[in-house]
Amino acid sequence: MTAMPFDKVPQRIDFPAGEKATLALWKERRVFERSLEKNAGKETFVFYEGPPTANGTPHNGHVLTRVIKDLFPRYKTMRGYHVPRKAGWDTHGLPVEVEVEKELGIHGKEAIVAYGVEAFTKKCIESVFRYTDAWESLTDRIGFWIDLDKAYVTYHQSYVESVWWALSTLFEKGLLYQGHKVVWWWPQGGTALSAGEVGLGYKEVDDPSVTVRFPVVGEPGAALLVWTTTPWTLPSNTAVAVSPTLEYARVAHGGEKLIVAASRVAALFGEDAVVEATFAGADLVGTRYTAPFSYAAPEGGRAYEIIAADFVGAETGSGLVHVAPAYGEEDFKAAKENGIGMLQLVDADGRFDARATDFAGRFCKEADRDIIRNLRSRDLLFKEESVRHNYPFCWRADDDPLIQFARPAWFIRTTAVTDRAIANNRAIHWLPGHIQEGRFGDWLRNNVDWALSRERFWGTPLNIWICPACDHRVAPASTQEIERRNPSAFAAFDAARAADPSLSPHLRVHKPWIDDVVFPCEKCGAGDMHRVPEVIDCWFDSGCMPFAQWGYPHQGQDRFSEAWPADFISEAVDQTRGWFYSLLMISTLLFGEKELPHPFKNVIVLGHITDKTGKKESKSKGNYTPPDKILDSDGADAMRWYFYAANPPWNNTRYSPEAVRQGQQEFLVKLWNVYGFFTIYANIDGFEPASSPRRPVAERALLDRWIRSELELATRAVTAAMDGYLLYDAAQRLVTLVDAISNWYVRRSRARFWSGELAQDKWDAYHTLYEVLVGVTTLAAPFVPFITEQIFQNLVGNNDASAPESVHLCDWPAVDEALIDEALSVEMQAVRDIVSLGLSIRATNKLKVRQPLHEAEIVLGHAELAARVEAHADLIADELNVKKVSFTQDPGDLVTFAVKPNYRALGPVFGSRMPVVRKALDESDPEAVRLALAERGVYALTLADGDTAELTTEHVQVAVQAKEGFAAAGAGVGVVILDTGLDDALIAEGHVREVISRVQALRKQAELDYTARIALAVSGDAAVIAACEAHKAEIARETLADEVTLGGEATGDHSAEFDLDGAQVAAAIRLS
RNA sequence: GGGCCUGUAGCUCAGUUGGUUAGAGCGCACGCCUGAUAAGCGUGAGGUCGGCAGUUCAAGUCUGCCCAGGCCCA
Repeated sequence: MTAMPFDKVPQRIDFPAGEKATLALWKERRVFERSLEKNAGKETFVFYEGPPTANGTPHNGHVLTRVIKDLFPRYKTMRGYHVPRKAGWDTHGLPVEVEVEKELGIHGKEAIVAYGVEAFTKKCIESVFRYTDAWESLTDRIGFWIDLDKAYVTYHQSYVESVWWALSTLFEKGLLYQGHKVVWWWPQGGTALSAGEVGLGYKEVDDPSVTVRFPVVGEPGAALLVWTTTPWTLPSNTAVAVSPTLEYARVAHGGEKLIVAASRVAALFGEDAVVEATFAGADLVGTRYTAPFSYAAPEGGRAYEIIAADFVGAETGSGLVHVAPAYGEEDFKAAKENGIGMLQLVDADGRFDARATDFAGRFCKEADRDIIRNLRSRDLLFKEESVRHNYPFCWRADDDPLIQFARPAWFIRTTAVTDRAIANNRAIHWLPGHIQEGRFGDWLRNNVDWALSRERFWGTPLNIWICPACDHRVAPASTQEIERRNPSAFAAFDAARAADPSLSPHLRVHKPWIDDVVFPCEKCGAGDMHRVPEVIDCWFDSGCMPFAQWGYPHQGQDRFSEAWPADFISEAVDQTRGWFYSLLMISTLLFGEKELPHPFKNVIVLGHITDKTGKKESKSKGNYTPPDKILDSDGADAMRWYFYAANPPWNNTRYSPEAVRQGQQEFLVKLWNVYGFFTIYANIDGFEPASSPRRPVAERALLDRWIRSELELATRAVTAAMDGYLLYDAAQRLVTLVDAISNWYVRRSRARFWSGELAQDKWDAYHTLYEVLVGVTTLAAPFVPFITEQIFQNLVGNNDASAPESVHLCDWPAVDEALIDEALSVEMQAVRDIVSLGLSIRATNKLKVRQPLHEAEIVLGHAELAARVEAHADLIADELNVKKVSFTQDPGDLVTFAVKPNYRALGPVFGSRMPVVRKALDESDPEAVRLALAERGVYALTLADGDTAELTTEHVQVAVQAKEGFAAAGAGVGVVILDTGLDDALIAEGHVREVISRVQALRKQAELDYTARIALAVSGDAAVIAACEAHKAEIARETLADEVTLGGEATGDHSAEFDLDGAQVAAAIRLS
C-alpha cells in the first residue's frame, strides 16, 4: 500500500482548535506580511480603516465591520493588488472624557477644572487604550488582517499637526469663522451636553404656557397675540415668527384688534368671536411691534418685526411664535436667515444679568412667575395656562433643567462647497445605492456650516491664536511654525517632561500645556498671542485620516499620494453623518479641484446587529452573546460566514448563536465533509494529484465535466460579484456550488470511488473532485480564511512543494472558459428534477429505492431538451434504481398537456390585447399546439377578433402533467412514469441489495477498516438465500468478502438478524 | 414632528427592467440512504407578500395614504 498522500481528516471538526493552529501557522510563516510583500510594486488597492475607539470592549457590530473590511483586501490581494492595511485608533472626544469622569466620580467642567486639567488629560490618555488588548486579540482571532503595529493614533503629535494643517488651510481660505451655536446647556454645571446625554434626561413636567400682547407699531389698539412656553426668554425677544402658509385673522375684542392664526380664533376667543379680516401669514411679514421688555438693544441685525418660519404651526398656541435667538436653536436659525439680531439677558450660569433690572440675579426658570406677573400688571398678558410636556434635565443632576443657550463657537464654512460636495457624492459608488440620494444626499442638500469647536478638554486643540491687543489672528499649521515665532514656546512642557519622563510627548500639543504656548503678535508687536480655549469636534480628526495617518503634509507626502483616494471603505449606517460626511467634506474643502470622487470611491454601509427579535444589542439589556463566547464555541469562520451569508450586509442582522451554527452547518460542515470523504478514498487508493494518471477534463465522464463546468461558472459569478462589492451574492453562489459538489457530484460518484479496480474512470473522479475542492477552497479563502487554510495545507501543501505556503498567497482562480458548458448545466438540472420526480413517485407508492424496478418512462416538455437529457439515462437509471430509462413524446393516456403562456415574452408583443390572446390560448387544443411547435416551431393562434398570432416556443410552453391514478409525477420539467410491476427476478435483486446493505452496516458496526476482507455467512429465509445464491459474486464484491457461505447457520465474530418484508435472515462476518 | 430603511411560510431571509402559478435554509411531518454514518438525502404541509386605495392587459415589484419596527435628525 502506498504511503498516504493526505493527512487523515477527523470526522468531526473542532473549529476553534483548527483556527488556533491556523493562526500559529500564519504567524510562523509570516503569511500576512508575505501577502503584502508578494504584490509590492504592483497596483495598489487602497483601503482606509475607519478608526474605532478602544475605550470600550468590542461587540458583535464591530466584528461585522471588521470582517467586511477584511474580506475585500484579502480578495484584492489574491487578485494581485498590493493592499496595505494601516490600522487606526480614534482617541479624542466626549465619550473618553465621560468615561474618565465616571471613573473619577466627578461630573461637569468645573469638577474637571477642580480636579486639574493636567491630571485629567493624563487619565484620558490612559483610558484610551484601556481595552486595546481586547481589541487586538479580537482582531487577531477573527482573522482581520491589519497592520496594528503601525496604527495611526489621533492624539499623536504628527496626527494633530496634520489636522492643524487642514484647519490652517481653511483659515487662510477664510472658511473658518467665529459665530454662535445654540446648545443644550446645563447652567449649574456650566457645560453643554451632547445629544445623547440630553436624551437621557427627559422628564414630563408642567410649564407655563402664556399668550402675550405685542402692540403693533403705528396701529393703536392693535396687537399680536404671541405664544411661548418659556416666559424667561421674553426679555430677550427680538422677533415674532408666523407661518407663511397659514391663514391669520384680525379679531375685534373689547375695543382691541388682536391678530392670531385663523384656526386658533375659536380656541382663544370662543365661538362668537368677531373676525374683521383674514390674510395670509406672508402678508404679516415685516410688521413691526413693540417688544414687551426693553432692557437692552439687540445686536447684530434688525429687531422687533414679524418673520416667516416653517416651524410655526397652529395646533397649539396662537400661530405667532416668540423668537429669542439666544435661547432656541430654531429661533437662532430663523433669526439668522432673516437678518434679525440677538439679545442675551441670561448668562451662562442661568441668571439674568444686571441689565435686566427687574430680574437681575434671578435664575431664569424661577423668574417665570415674576415675568408673568410683570406682564399682567402692564396688561400685556392675554392668557396664562399650563402645559405638560417632556423637557430635558441634566442626567447627572436631575433637578437641574437644561436650557438652550447660544454659545460662541467656531464654524467651518462648508456651505461654500456644498455644490462640489454634492457632485463628489454623486461620483461615489454607494452600497446600498439609496444612501447616495437618500440619507446622505439629503444631508448634503441641507448642509449647514460645521460647528467645529467644543468647550472641552480632551481633543485636538483649535490652532487659532489671537492677539489681545489688536485682535490679529493666526492659525499655525505645526509646532515648528509656532517655534519659529517663539523658540521657547514649548519650554514649559519640555520642563514638565524633564521632571516626569513618563509624560507622553504627544501631550505637547494638548491641553493644558498648549494653552500656555504664546508667541508675539507679528502685527502690533504689543503683546503675546494666546490660543483660543476650545478643542475641536473629534469627527474632524477622523475625517482627516486620509492624510493625517501619514502626518501629511509635514511628512509622508509620497505615501499620501499613493494611498489617496481610497478604493474601499466600510462602516455602519450611523456613520453617514459621522465619518462618511467628515471624510467627504474635509476632502472637498481641501482638495476640491481634484478629480472626483474622493477620498473614497466605494463604500459599503452596514446595518446594525440586533438580537433575534430585532432589538438593538445593548449592554444594559444584556440581550446579546459577546463575540468571545461564539469564537470559543463555534469559531471565527462560523461568525464570519454568518455575517457574509445571512443577508446583504446593509440590512440589520438578527444575530444569535443558533443562527451562526445554522450557517456553519450549511456551508462549513458540508465543505468539511466532502473534503473528509475525498481524503478517505484518496488515501485508500493512493491518489496523488501530481502523478496519478490524469486525463484532460474533456475526456472525462459527463458528471466530471459537469462539476468542472459548475466550478468555472461559480468562479465567474463570484468574481463578478466581488468586483461589484456584492459579497452576499458571492456567498450565496459558493453555497450553491458546495451543495452541487456534495449533494450531486459526490453522491452520484460514490460508486466510482469504491469500485474495486483502479480504472482510469476512477482516477478521473479523483482528479475532478480534487480540482473542484481546491477550486472552491481558493474561492472561499477570503471569506473563511481558517478552514480553507486547513484544507489547502492538506490537499495542496502536502503534495506540491512548489505551491504557495498558504492559500492566502495563492492567485485568485482564473475562469477556464473552455471548461464551461452551460447547456450541460441546464441538462443536469433537468436530470436532477427528473430524479426528484422519480423519488417522489417511489415515496407515494412506498417503493424503497433499494428495490429495483423495470422502467422509468420520461416525457419532457421541451422536445429538444429531451434529446440532450437522453445522454444522462444511465445516471437517472442508477439514481432511481430502474433497469431502463426511456424517453417518449407519445406517452398515450398517462399524461395531459396544458398550454402555458409566457407573459414576459407575450407582454411586449401584445400589450393591452393580452386578454384576447389569453382567451384564445385557453380555448386552444394543447395537443395541437404541442405538435405544431414540435414539428414546425410555430403555432398560428387565431384570436377572437380574427387576427392570427404567430407563436413560438418562446411565447408559450407546453407543460406535461401526469394524470391521476398512475405511478407518475410531473412538474415544470416534464413527467416521470414508473413501472411499478415486480417480478421474481426484481424481488430477488431487491433482497440482494438488502442483504448487502445489512452486511455493510455490520462492517461499520464492527469498525472494520474500509479495505478489510471478510468471510461472510448468510442464513434464513429460503427465497432470500436463493436470491443471494444467484448474485453471490456481486455480494462478495460489494462487501469485500473472500468467502460467502449461504444457508446453514450463520456464524462469525459479528452477526445480525433482520427482517426483510417478513422474511427472517441472519448474517455473520469475520475477518478473513 | 422630518428624512431614510425594513415589513414575504412558525423562524431567518432571497425575489433581476412590473409578466399572472412567490423561492431557499432551519424547524415540523413522513420517508429514504447507509463504505462521508453523532454524517448525507428525498417528499410534503405551511404564504390573501403589513393594511387600504390607485395606475396597468398584468402589481410582492410602481404611486398615494395608513399601521408596526429600526436608524439618523429635530
